[in-house]
Amino acid sequence: MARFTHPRLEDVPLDLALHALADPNRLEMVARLAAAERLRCSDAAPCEAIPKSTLSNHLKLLRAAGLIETTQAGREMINTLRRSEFDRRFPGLLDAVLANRPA
Amino acid sequence: MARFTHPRLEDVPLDLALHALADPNRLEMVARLAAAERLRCSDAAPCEAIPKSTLSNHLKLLRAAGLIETTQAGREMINTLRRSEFDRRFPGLLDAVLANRPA
DNA sequence: TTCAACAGTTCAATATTCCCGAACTATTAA
DNA sequence: TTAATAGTTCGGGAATATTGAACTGTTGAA
Repeated sequence: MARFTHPRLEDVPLDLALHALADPNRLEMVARLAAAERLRCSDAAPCEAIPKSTLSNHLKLLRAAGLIETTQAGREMINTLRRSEFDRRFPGLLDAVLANRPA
Repeated sequence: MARFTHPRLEDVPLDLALHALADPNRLEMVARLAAAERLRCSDAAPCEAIPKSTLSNHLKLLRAAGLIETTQAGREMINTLRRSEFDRRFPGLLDAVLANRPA
């Protein structure tokens, strides 16, 4: 099964990071990861209704934006927020976005 | 000639605001407006090469995101950043984004 | 007054990106 | 083995973005 590639944060452009956050579903996923530390893909999903392939795509985009790390554990994929690295790369950005997230 | 519609900031969703900022050209335009107060469309352009119709579209999107206000002055359109309103709606967001903008 | 130039918008066609069903891969439990 | 689970990848239709060409309004000059 695919092994994921995680970019170095210094290689992530701001546009890409903002683009990743500029989607309600992905932002909800990031918020869940910010609250939960470790989440399987299906548990990171923003809602029940979202198709698996769409979810997988969102997670891929979040990885490319340096926001999450995914590791395999048995047949599950465990996702975590790369919070400290992301904060070092874009100080204050994630805080500001999460703080302004709709309820 | 068209008269522009400017949304109330409370009607602007976070996604839309982030999407507007998640583009290098638009972000550059916002940065210029943040530095200059009042700018004609062509002076707000991120570079020489960008076509007029594309520029016009970017400005429309920035208007829809509540980031700028456009008023007519003779045959020119004058754009200004709706800084204080935007900051009230999304505290800290624009600062964080601008601060992390590439040089 | 026309008329040409200017500043920008709108339209429509093309190009790009996104979404999601279907097929696939890998791992585990029976 | 086999069936179930957890997710990825592929491909095609839907939605967005880009941009050249035509258009609208405004101004200054003949």
